[in-house]
Amino acid sequence: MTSCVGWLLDVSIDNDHVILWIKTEEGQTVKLRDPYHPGFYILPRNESDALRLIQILSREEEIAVRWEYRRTSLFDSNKQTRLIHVKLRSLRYYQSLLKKLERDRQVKQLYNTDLLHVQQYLFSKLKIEPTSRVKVEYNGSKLLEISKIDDEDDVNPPPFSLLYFDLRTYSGILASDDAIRIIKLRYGEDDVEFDNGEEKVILQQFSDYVHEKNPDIIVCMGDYDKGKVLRYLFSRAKKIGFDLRLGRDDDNDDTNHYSNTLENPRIVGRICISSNYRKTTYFDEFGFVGLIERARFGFLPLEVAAKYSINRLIDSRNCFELVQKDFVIPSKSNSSNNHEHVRTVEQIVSGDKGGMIISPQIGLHENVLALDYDSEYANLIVNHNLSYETLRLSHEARGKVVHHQPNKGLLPRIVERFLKRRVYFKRLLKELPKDSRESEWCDQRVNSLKNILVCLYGSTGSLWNRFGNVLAYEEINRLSRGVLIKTKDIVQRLGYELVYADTDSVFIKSKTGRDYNEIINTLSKETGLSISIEYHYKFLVLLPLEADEKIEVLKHYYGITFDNELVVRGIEIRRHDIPNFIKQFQTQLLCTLFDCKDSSELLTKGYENALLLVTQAIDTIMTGEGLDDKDLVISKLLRQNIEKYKSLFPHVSAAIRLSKHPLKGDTIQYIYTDSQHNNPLCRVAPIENIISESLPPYDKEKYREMVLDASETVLGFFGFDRTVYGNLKTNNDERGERRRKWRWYEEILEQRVRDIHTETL
DNA sequence: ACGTGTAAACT
DNA sequence: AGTTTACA
Repeated sequence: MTSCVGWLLDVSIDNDHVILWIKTEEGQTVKLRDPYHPGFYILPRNESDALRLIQILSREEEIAVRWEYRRTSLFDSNKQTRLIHVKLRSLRYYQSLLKKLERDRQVKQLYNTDLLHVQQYLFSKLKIEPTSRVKVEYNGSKLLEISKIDDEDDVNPPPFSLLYFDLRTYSGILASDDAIRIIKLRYGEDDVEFDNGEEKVILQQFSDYVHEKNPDIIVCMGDYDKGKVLRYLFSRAKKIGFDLRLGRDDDNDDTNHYSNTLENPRIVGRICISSNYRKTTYFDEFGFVGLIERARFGFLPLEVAAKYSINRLIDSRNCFELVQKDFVIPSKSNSSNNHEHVRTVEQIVSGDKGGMIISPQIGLHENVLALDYDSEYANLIVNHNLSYETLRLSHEARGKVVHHQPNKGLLPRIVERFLKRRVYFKRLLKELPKDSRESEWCDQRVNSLKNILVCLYGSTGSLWNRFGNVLAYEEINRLSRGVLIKTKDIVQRLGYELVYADTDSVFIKSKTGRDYNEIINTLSKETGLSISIEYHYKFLVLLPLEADEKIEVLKHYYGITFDNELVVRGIEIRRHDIPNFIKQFQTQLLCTLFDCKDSSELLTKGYENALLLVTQAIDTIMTGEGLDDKDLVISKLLRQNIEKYKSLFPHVSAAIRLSKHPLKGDTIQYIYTDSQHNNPLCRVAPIENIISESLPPYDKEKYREMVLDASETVLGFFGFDRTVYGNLKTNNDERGERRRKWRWYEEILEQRVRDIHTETL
């Protein structure tokens, strides 16, 4: 017997065994097996059907059946129902048995059939989150004993090693006919490229590198999802007769046999995840440590956690918690979730209002304090026990919402645990030295947990949430509005002026300089929520909506704090799809405007200097001096495959004109060359590699308009008049012209669609 | 398949 | 004027 301490790298199912990979403290990897017997529950239609079912099922050698009492209803958690538990010896007959029972009229409902096998094993048997620190005892490859070593307070992630991987073909698409052009790898400080033409050599170098570095995790970069990359890689290797082996036990053939089929490629013993744009991975946004948080929250293996959408991640946590409390999981297809409540239109209208906004007092303000409630929604869920099962419509009281809460609900239990965890890391972050590895990890944990908490709230009202309950969602919103109203009253009672408020933040101002501690203490005492200072503005400008000056818009302001930090919401600087030149210009504009000691100076000297800057920026655009293409380039994400677009948006036109085949998820970079051109394809030019030799001819008018737009959003309030800067595009009546344009446009589009079709074939 | 709101460009 | 897309 051997024992070791390490981290749970991966858990997966291989026919009748669970495979566990442990990364030991010494840096070794250990592969262990544990028997797995899949199971599920049957609710029979009636007693005689039950007996018949048991009789039939127990005849099979592969199947063991027995009665078990389990909770079936989240709403009635005290009720235990007698169910038939079916346990199979192996996975071999699992699917066919399930199919048969789904059609069987003696079966009223099946439970736990929606869970992945790995979830079944993790929730019911192992009860240790993947990535946890563990102590294991084993004999050969047989797992004898495993226990969790508590590492919940550790910022350091498990010492898993990562290999970043990127692949390009000549054509840009991943069809097995296309040859591999280049493989790029990054491992620690190491950055390598294999691109010397001969494909077999590239693959050999790649395979050698993987075996030499022996990474635990392979991150597929680029625009494809990992399944596609691996499928391509293995099918391409097969096609050119290269035996590509990247796994950890390639000589041990029995596992490869099952896991590395071309339909569902896996690399044995390593985690393979993709880091593409899709919201489903979050790898870029929250980093590797953020992914660890997700895996632990979802109680899922890393690979699954990386692939799962937030909805499925939350569902997995919900199911884990429920399984611990002897619940069984209804299948999604026939689970009557809480959306079936039929309500009248009035009930919906009165219930469903999101966060509340108190209109901003448009214009320039001095000395404004911005206060934010910390994780308001999460705290409301915990404080008021708002859960999927605690809110329902009362039939007696004709559709009134009642809050029924005998015990702490499922949602508050989960939210509380991860809220505490986030608070812990947030405190720790303040103590850690800036720019240290630890602080970066801590930051990733904090951000990932924040995202999870926000989504826990958001998904309560989601149709796709198995346990979702709109009533809970609406109740959270209702309470948050109540908090804001209370806040407004307190602020005004204490003699402050409220200039703006939006869901969980308030902007307040007092004419005399005073200590703000009083209001912070009063607010947290009277609302039961913790509130903190977000910014203390020297100057703050609240903006009106451009389209209609009477309707104020939310999250649309800019200011500068007493620490000289610019804060900007909702205007051009914040957007990704705005050229750098415009962003830089607007930033400079704000700095110039705010470089004043008080508001009267700002309104005169500050504003005049800003106007000067506008003139300069327009000059730069018109002459092109000192500009290069990266200043003018606009980046936009291609959200769908090019064939799907019905309209030729600028970025779509640019994508079509790209030399390589554009794919969904690509970031398209382009500049405007002639924004008024009849043919949408001629309006823009794609920029393929940012540092080109010369600045291409660009649409000066268009970029000047952008400068003026950016100036207007910032200076509009101060009386900025764009017409001073020369002729606006006048509405020359070109009606006939327009009609002609349209017809032409349609022809191009059709032609383009045909071209694309032939290209992809 | 977390929610809602808004602007810009296309039809 | 209404719809689609992307972003916050």
